[in-house]
Amino acid sequence: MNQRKVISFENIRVACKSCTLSQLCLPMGLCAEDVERLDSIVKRSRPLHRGDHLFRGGERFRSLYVVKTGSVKTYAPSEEGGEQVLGFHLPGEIIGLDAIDQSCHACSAKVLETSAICEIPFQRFEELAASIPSLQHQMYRLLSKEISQDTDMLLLLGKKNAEERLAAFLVSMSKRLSKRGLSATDFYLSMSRHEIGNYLGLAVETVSRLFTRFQDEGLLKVDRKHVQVRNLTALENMAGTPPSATHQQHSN
Amino acid sequence: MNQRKVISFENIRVACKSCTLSQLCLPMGLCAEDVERLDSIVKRSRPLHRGDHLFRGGERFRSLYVVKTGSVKTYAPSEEGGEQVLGFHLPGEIIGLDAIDQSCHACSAKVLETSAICEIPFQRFEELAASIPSLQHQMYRLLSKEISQDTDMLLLLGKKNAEERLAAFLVSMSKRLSKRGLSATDFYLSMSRHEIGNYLGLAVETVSRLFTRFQDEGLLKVDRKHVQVRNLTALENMAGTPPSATHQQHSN
DNA sequence: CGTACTATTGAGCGCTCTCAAAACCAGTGG
DNA sequence: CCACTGGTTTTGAGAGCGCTCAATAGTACG
Repeated sequence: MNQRKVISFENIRVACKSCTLSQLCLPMGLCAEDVERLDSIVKRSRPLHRGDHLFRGGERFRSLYVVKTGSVKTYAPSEEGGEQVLGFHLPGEIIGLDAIDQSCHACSAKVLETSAICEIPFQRFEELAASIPSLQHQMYRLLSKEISQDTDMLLLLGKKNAEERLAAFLVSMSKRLSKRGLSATDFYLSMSRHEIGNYLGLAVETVSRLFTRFQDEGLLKVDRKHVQVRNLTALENMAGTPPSATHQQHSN
Repeated sequence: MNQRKVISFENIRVACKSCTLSQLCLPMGLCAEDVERLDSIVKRSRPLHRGDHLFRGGERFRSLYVVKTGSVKTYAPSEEGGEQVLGFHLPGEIIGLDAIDQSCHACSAKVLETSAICEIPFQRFEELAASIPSLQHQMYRLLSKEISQDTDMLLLLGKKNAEERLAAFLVSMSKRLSKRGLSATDFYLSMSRHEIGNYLGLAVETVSRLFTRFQDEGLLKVDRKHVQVRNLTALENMAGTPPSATHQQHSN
């Protein structure tokens, strides 16, 4: 319906390397004019540091956040001080979609390392999206994708054992990092073993033991937070997720 | 912005008891005219029966589905014949939101008992929503809510033990049924013990044992699929979900 | 009334958690 | 440079929750 000059995500990225849009996880086909409109409502924030919060549970929801560089974890503080890590967010990934419904953040978001984050005021975004059908559609897809990912996670927590969980986690990290142009086999984990375990529903000790075992088995080389994947295929098989779902990309 | 005569969800329900809209889980504030427009694109289907599929994994995504009466389970068929039950869907609840992104259903939806289901062709819905801001907003909220619910489920599978899981499941059923005007303390479960266990990440035997124990403890009376809750408060405490989040309703 | 399915109950085992301690690391200050 | 300190990670040993296997009981349906 909108037949104006449509450019692809990749082109946008090349054409406008430093603009926030290139960092958005909205791989959308928008015309250049609309890209600018979207870009104009995005706030760039000063760099945040380890431990800083994007928002805390209970706060009013105002904006979505997109990781430009660095990483963020979202977690739900439970009673008696414990917490459930809900996710780790890498560059290009969006945070806060779960808060639209209640207009209130149910979870907290904490920066894991020095990071650059974009803020998208939701009210303004919604108004903008109303006038750009393809943006609207991308937003639906984004929300839907979040649901799919949660679904995958449900399957992981409901059916997989410790070994499969950690393998799935590592494969996920590998894929997501490589999607951003980073190495798929050599990376640093910004989160602690404790946070990984919490996220995967495992005890710290179990995670640690598995890292050791994976290394002994030659699947990877690990030194503290530095992970080098030696046999990605084996990890994928172990994770049990048929690569079909994760591999297929959209042409937009 | 839209100051035309706005009527609440409850009013709609009274005014138009048999219309599909009253069944939609879109508790939205739409003007009467828009309600009709929405209603006009909704397809009512003949009653479906136990075992019928709304869709299967792999099929192209065309429509969202809303349960009018009865119940539906969604599940992801995994390799080697096993399956992961992803959710049970009661009257008023929507199915298929996870398929928007890939335009393809990743899971299957099977009717658990004789049910009436509304079909909402997504393409037409999206067009309609583009011209009705409040509908657009409700759609965002709906998608967002789905994410929140998945998040709750992640917490359940990641942190809760068997007892807490079944308690949470029963409380959830109770709340969702009562929201539809059905009894919060006396209901029939349309799904098997096996399906409950699968959903909660537990073995059938564990579920069965817990039902027995809950009954022995006076929390509920259970006869096969017929459940009578005797002590809802105790179940809520056991589930460990602070009722704050689930109780608060929206005024729309 | 027999068949197939679902649910319940029991016994034993294994995966993962818990508890505990040691090793390692980063930062600080003497 | 080294000792000290607080944190994280690793490693070990033991226990328990929930799974598996197996048998019985109950239910639906022809």
